[in-house]
Amino acid sequence: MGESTVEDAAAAAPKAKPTILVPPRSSMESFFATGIGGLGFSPGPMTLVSSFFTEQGPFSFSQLLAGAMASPIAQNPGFLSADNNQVKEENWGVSFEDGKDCDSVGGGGYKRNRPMNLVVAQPQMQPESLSPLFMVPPGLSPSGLLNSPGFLSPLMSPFGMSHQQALAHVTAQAAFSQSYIQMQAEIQLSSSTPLIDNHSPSPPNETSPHQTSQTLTESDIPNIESSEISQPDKKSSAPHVVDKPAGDGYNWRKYGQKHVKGSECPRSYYKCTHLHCPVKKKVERSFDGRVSEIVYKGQHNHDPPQNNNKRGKDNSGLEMNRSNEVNSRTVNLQATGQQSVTSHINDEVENNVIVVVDDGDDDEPVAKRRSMDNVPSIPVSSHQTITESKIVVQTRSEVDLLDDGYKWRKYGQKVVKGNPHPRSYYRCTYAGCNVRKHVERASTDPKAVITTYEGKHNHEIPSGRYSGNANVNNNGQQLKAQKSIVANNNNRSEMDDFGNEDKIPVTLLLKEEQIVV
DNA sequence: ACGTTTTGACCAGAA
DNA sequence: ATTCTGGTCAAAACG
Repeated sequence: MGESTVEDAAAAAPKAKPTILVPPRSSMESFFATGIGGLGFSPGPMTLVSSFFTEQGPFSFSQLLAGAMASPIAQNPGFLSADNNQVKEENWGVSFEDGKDCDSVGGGGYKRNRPMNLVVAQPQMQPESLSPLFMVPPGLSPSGLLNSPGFLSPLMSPFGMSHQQALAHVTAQAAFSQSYIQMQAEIQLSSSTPLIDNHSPSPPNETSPHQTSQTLTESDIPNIESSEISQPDKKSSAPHVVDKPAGDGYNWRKYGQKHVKGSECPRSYYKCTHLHCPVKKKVERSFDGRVSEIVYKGQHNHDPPQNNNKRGKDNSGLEMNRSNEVNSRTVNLQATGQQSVTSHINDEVENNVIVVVDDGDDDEPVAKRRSMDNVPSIPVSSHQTITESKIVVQTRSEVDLLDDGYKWRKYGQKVVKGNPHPRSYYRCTYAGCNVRKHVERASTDPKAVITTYEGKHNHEIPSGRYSGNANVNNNGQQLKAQKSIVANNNNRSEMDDFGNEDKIPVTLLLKEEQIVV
């Protein structure tokens, strides 16, 4: 192309080993530094994580988990579930053709079946107060975000959690939350029936008694408008209510879409619309319109637009800052609008969700990942884990979690600090299968469950046993992720002794204590 | 008129 | 050298 100079040079340059790019002070650094009592945040990725923990104390992992479970992600049963897919389909009236449903929801087929009205649940909110769903209110302090109980949700404390895992988890949560925001917006926008009170555990297709619904025009929901929202029938919707990958406070312009190999559904390419902002992102949707993968590239060189409704005000041009992009080929989560993400978590719905970080590098030696425990340096491999994060969000009912088709034998249980409910440990009973899972319940809501799987089943689901969500253990992505999350902890061998509380590894306790500070 | 999406074509790197 | 693939461009269409 005519303008293929610097960008092409960057693309053509040998791919440098990924390094974590520290966001400029104006963004990520200030985000943390100012919010953590003026913490002198030094631009090191592990500093990010370690500071995150040490300055936020007293936090134990259990407490963090409890907080996570109290978070919006953790306590909205069915919100993102496969079951919910049905809800979405029904509410949208999406007609899937020949099972080729990608176009109907996620790709170019938006034009079909788009709901005429935007119906948004409004639990004691004025329309404008919906905006924190999609962007950070100007007055929201970073400390508030960080103190948000939902900001972290370490899933695997009984297995131990390396710094790498912690970092990856923070990363995952940020990225996940974007898709979460988007998905919520999808549900809200697509539903022709009143939606749930976000703080209600009811499924989204159930109306809670105290909720109200309101049909909103585009102008009523400026931030929704700029959200990444699947809208099946663009033609019948309000003007400019289009598929946009925001939800993070930034404005995005779609510049391409490809059907990538190995994926059933198209991948969309977006650029930040801000002048000279080099940030791009790829969004890949699963068959049902959910965001299955978001990959960011570059760093925003500006603050999120204060008012997304004024689209184009900061959009005087799309020309990329090529030289900037050269320096920002690496994904950086600062670009994801993490602030909005976290604020959203803090404020919004409760859910049962499993967030999976898939590093996309299944062959990477576990030992490499384990090296993350040796702070402060982050191995390249770990950054690959982070930068290529693939977020898989799964939600299911407690029943589904506990009955995933496989037979499990409980071999341990432990009550952890900050959570009155025990977390339970299970092994797959199939001969030769060493898959384990542990089930944690939130301190605030025993129905909120996080299940973490370790390993991969080497057998089929026992005949006649399978009753629930096919994603539970048949999802290859999840399996990979299960491994990536759990199998790389240093305390794996210690798990064998978890059946006896008295044998809880000292090192694990130390890890928690180190975090408590 | 303007901003955005759509989508086929093009480009470049990898296999 | 060829093919494959992912990423980007840009004209057309849309609202």
